[in-house]
Amino acid sequence: MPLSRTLRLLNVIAEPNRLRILACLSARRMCVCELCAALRLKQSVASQHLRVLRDCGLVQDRKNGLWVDYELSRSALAGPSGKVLKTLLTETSEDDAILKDRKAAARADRRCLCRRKA
Amino acid sequence: MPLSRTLRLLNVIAEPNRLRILACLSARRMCVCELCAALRLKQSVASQHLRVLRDCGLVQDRKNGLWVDYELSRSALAGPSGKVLKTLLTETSEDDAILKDRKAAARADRRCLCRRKA
DNA sequence: AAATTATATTAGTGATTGCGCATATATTGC
DNA sequence: GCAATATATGCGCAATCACTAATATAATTT
Repeated sequence: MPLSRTLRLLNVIAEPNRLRILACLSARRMCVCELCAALRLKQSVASQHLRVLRDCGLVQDRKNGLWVDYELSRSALAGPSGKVLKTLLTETSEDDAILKDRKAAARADRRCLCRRKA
Repeated sequence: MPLSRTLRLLNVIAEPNRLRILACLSARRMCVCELCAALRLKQSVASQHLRVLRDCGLVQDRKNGLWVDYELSRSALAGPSGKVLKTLLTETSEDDAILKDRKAAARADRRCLCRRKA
């Protein structure tokens, strides 16, 4: 893997809120407003981070009516760079903050202002 | 591993020159002037990065006469966080820039201004 | 069509950070 | 003691970055 890409990925992942987002998305697909509710992020903050994550190929977005669903891209956990991320997500999976995020994410669909049909 | 420490490590490693230094030190112990010669870094730059690396426990320094030798700390490649770094060093080990650094590091002892006795 | 909701984007701001330069400290050899 | 070399440190600067607030766009509902 080229050094520049490696460094790019590291920088992207080294941001607290982005790592929290990735940890949530590693559990299930979520829309922006669900992420905002679960992680207590302002909408623009989440949106900006998601753009960064998408630009470097870590997440995919899929338009779904009024919402945009985000999920980990297949390449995110695959290949050489994926190994780093996978290791990282495993390492941090038992952190208190991450666990709290996961809990909030589990009930985000009920809390979130938007009431989704599907 | 706590999230804060993980993020700290990521931030430290995500800096190009610091990752280059770590890649060099993973091969052998080197003093500051050798690192400067091999990586074409100004002395103060190398010194500052080495301090950051030492502060987060990734490298150890050992005074040796006029020189200060740096090496990867034992804990750097051990434990959960060490797995991330190890994976990372493996991934980037074949990058052109890293290979060039390694070559330069191999002959740094001859090029460097300081002529070491041991 | 109008109001509402979800998302993206833009500009401005404050904080962080890596670098260059100068200087301080320490060790060695003469 | 003095000169030379190695290293560390403090300061100023420029660039990057994450956040806020405001606005734009788009889809949905009534």
